[in-house]
Amino acid sequence: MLRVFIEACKVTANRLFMATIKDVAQEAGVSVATVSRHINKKGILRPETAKRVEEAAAKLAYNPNLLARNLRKNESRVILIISPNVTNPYYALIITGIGDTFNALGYSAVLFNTNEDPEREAEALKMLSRRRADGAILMANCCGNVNLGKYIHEFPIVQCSEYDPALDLPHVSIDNYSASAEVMAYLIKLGHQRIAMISSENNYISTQLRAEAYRNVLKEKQIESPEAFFVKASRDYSFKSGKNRAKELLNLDPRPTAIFCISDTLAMGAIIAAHEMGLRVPEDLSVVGFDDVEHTTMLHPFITTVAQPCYDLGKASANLLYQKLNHTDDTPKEVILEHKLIIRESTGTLLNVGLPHQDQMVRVVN
Amino acid sequence: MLRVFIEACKVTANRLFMATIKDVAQEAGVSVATVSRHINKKGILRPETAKRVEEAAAKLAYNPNLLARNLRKNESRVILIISPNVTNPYYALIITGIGDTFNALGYSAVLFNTNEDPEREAEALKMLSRRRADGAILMANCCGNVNLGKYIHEFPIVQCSEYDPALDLPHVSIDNYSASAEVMAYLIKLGHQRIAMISSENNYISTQLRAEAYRNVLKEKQIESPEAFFVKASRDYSFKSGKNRAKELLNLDPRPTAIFCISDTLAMGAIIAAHEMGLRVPEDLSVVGFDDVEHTTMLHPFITTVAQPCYDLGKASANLLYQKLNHTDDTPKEVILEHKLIIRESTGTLLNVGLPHQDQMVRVVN
DNA sequence: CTGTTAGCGCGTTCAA
DNA sequence: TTGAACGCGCTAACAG
Repeated sequence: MLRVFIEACKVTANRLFMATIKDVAQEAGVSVATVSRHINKKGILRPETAKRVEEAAAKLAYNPNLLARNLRKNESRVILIISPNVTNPYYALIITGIGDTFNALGYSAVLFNTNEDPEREAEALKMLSRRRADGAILMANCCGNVNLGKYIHEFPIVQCSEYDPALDLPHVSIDNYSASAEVMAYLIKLGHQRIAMISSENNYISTQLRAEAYRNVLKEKQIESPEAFFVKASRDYSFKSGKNRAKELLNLDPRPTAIFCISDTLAMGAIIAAHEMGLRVPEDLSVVGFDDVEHTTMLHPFITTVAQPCYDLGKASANLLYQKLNHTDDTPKEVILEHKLIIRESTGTLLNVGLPHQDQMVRVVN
Repeated sequence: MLRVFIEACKVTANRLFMATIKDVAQEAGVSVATVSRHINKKGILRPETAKRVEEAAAKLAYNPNLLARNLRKNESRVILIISPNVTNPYYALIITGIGDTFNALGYSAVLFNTNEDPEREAEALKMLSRRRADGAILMANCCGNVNLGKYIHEFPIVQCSEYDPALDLPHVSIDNYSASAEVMAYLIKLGHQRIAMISSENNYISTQLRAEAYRNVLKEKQIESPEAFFVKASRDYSFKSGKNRAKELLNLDPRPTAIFCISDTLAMGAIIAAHEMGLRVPEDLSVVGFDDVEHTTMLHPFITTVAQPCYDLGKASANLLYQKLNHTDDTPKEVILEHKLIIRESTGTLLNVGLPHQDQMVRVVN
């Protein structure tokens, strides 16, 4: 027995020898089938046999070779997370939610950054055919990616946060239209009539729906709004482009009294732009953001925004994918999570002159 | 031939049939070995044979099963990225660097968030013994993790950014000591004598080295510094704790004229604290940050900071691990990348009263 | 240049 | 309750 242990520690190549199921079987004096059964808790062994197997496994520091198990069972127990950019904290939170959920389920998550490059996306998806992964979660697929079509009917794929309505894929997100409509209703209730939107050049479904609600609510309330009040910031919602677009907006005559930004970073830019132009927020201008993941409570005024349950978005897509993986065929086509309009300091009633004036351009947090 | 194709599209279970190397061989009328050779470009086939193989593979939409290949070659072509928190943009950038590099090398990267939980870390490392991964990059290991010892001599592991000097593992980082010393020299050259440091409660090697340099430079320059000038912010360098610590510092009598923060978020907090207390930056107080990944150029004053090459840090650790994977035994034990002190607006000469006073508490970016 | 064959380590029949 | 034998799909000897 000792000899076996010593052998087990012998270096092969430049790496230590790793015990296989065969070694364990030999050490325990049983067959590999018995070891396998015990490890996978299939069938019951005689207590004595079980003990012998366990001791042998412990002695040899046995770990099942997943490569072999996966080949045998024809599954990789790996899922793909395909995201445009981990650096974005919004995606980072979703990814954490996905990872935590799948790890608890015994899966590993492979991360692919596409950088919005369709070729990178195609490369990632190819891992499905190569059996490197059992399924994938797509965060913001390159719309019109011709490659995607080949995979969607063949592999379990779920879209998270953004999705292509033309694709027949299940997705999880918030109700962007309602959220946007809520913001508009709120601003109008505050007395605002000249409401601008800083949207984005990207073509995400969230962007489209938020814009749609913006226009529709205005129409419903019979508020005429100049086309110049609808502007588009950079694809990635950069702080700088938010500031620049806001400045253009505020130079208009008449200028908007409220700006609805489709991201917090944009909203931060808008607030800074306003300050720079001598306008007070919210006294002279109301600003609303979206997401509630960045900068919202760093400087005063704290930003009014729509909070998205990012972590749960990731969790929900993970669970949805897990269902598909297990051929639970009644998986929903769509999972909508609750958003929440969080009213903070960057919005107020129009011409709210009664309140004391803040001398500090940007107030600071206590 | 057509029959084969139709067969290939037949659904098995609820998923499409996927061609194996055997199917391709059959379709092309050659042996599996020939197909394998062609795919792996080992040995040369007769042009005609090669063509037949290629056509067969194309017709059957063949993709090699990595599970099988990996089992055969006893490698997973997967590496682990073990990080405390992807949400931190500093780590996110490093992760992107690692991922890009390894993807180009034909590897996939599995991401494990440990949340600084030793158990999660241990679980991640276990994937090495289970042959789910060939190696790992550790971003900030839970110091004193007893489990780690079992793996470091058995598997290729590299530490990135943070490292445990007691562990015999290669690592890549910047020269934190020199960087910190440079900042101190710079501040002293500016005329500052009362220099405080906002460090962190965490026990990272970077934190230790930066503190060490802070103290040593002070000693070398024979500058007496009260112990109260050295304070510790939260483990995660939160904005809020930076602001609170700075306030305490600025309430001291005499107060520091410069604060060296070991992260940009902390520096941002310090600047806001100063403004709140009616102090101008840099006229009344100089502030230095570290990392150059967040908030440094969002609001004026733009923050003077030490830039770390995060993406390259990731890239370098990936290359280092790749070398270890290939048994290149002359791999360096340590890779130090260049940092850079970036002087912006938050630092200035002491008592710089000649310059015009900024009325705005926080100036804004053009 | 090509084919035959033997495993990689495991899970799973089918018998006993 | 246990064991023998097979095969997942692939690569690498070896033989021709």
